[in-house]
Amino acid sequence: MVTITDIANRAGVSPSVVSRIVNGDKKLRVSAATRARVQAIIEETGYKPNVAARSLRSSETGLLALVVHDITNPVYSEIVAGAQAGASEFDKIILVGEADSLGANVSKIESLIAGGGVDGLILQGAGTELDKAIEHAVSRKIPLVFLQSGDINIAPVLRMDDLLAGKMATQYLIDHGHKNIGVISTKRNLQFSEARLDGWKQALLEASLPISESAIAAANPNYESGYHAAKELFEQRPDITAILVSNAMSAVGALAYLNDAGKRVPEDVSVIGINDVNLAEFVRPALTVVKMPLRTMGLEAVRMICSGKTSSNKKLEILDQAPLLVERSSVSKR
Amino acid sequence: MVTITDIANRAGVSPSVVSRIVNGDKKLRVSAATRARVQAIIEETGYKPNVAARSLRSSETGLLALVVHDITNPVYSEIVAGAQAGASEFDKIILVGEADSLGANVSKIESLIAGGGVDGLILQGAGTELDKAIEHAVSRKIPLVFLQSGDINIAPVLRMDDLLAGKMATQYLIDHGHKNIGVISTKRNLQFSEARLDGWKQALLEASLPISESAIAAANPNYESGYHAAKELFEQRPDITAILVSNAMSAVGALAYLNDAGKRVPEDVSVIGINDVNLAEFVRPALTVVKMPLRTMGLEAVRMICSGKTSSNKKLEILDQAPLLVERSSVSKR
DNA sequence: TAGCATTGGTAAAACGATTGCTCAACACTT
DNA sequence: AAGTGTTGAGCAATCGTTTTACCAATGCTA
Repeated sequence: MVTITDIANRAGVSPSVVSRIVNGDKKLRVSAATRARVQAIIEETGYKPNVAARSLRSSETGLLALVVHDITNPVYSEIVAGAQAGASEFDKIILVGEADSLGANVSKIESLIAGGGVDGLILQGAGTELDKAIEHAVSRKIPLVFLQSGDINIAPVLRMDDLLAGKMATQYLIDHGHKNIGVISTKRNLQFSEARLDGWKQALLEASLPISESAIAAANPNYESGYHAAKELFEQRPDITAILVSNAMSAVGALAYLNDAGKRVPEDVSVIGINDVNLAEFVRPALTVVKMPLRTMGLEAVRMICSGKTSSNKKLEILDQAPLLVERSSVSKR
Repeated sequence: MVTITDIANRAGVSPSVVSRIVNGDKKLRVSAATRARVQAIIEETGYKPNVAARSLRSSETGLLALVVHDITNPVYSEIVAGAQAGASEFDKIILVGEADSLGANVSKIESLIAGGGVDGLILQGAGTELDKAIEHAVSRKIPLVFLQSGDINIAPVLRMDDLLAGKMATQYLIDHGHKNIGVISTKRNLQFSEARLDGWKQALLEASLPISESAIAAANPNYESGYHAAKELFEQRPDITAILVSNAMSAVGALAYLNDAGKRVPEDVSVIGINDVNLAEFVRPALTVVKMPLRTMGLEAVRMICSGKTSSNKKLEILDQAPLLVERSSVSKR
């Protein structure tokens, strides 16, 4: 455990000098000779500053917490990947936490935040589990950003253009000649989910197509729930020829149901999803989707936090980057 | 920023007392009255100990680093999930790092480890990128476990029964009447991958079936690579009626290739994979696989680290939990 | 009632790095 | 030669906890 004092002693200087060299401090001028000598010793001993001591003194930890609901959902992996890219711009590390409704980890995450263990906090689709953590973050003035949904009075909420996404997807189905268009929305009544549903409605409205409640199903953002929602929807409305599924995993589930039910995709039923994940490309037929800028969202969240835009900027921020329609094989002309 | 001294002052006691109460120390006896008073103040103020100060003093951070290659690969998600379950047993938090070959994060991870920022380190399929980090961990005596492959002279290596898995899968194909059985192995020459390939060979040997080099292809553990490996394999050996794919993502890729090439699965070609991930269940036909105890591996790694079994136990540890054959729809009788 | 153990607590030294302040030495300017 | 600036560096306080050592008061035993 070589410390800064060890280095200082071996170099015959004071710890301050070593510290300034390590941190590249401008204030303190250090002679080229001393610098070289110290740096050589640092190299030789493999000295690295103790992170606890450093963050105790400077109250910066170099850690950013990103809390998601379900780490196994590929959608979140994309957000994480984006956040990690952003983190490396600012020399930070992303700490990925998972806060399911059970909340086993929640109390640890809470302590970490309340104890100043992180420099910033990114919450994806925050539910009530994390209310205490949020409270702590606010009172400690730890920069905080919500992703996709959250309370705008507490911190900025970063969203993608979900309304447009819902509209684009639906419009695409309409353009392909579909008239009976169903939707599998995402449960939990989250803000982004509502927006996507609104997009569906708007597109139908503008095309003067009927909007019927019976064409709306809802699913949690996972495979099984998508499967069952599709089952219910088609048992009730066998006339539907195309569906919009508002999240990626449910879309894959819906696809599987249709396959199992003997309906061919896209010959009998067309399917379009929102959110692109690798998975959408891997299933057969490959899923046509509206690709959301998930990666960018993760990236941007980190940037907001690290550049101090979170305190001034308490508002809903919609990412510039527009959704992108990715055509694959699950939609056909009617 | 309420500190332990604040609490102590308000309660009219010394910080030591507060510390002992917070940490449930047995050594120091504290009267019920004092305890109640202090605890009430803690509640009221929402005091949480500063993690930096605490870890500076106690040299424990409560963080465990788990470094994987590709966080978007669902296989790793499973390991992470298991590790998180283990972590909550020991009041720790899992810090998931990603160390791709580019290694942007690597230097941060290194500093974190070298600086005593974590209590333990779990490395999955460690390549050379992390050699420095490993060195630091060793010299700092930070508990270290390798997953799936690593240098046994440095730290324990936790493996699943990969040989058995390869054998079981191949045997299953043999039992279904297949005689021309190909394999898509996993590249990078990793230990676990070799073992699975050996399992394939053993099963064929025991069944007196020929082992030909031309029936062996190799793929990186991702979709694209699996797709191409399958393409090459079948262009070279159209007589093959069944393949074993030694990792999950490649199996899905292989499935997609077969579909695109107009070969029906399982009517024309049977496919069995190793490693179960949600994905295997989601594709059509659903993939028959040998399910590996990935979750358990993550869990066990954490347990080894937190119970101090890493220093004494430098050996290859194969998980008790055996692979499990999960029958779905991608294999048929011949 | 002296001696000793127990109870309930305090004081202060770490832990390792950062940083504001001070200061000596030297170089210029006037 | 005095004054002023600059360069190179050291001192010591500080961040918030934990923990060892110590102590006063009380109770108990012989």
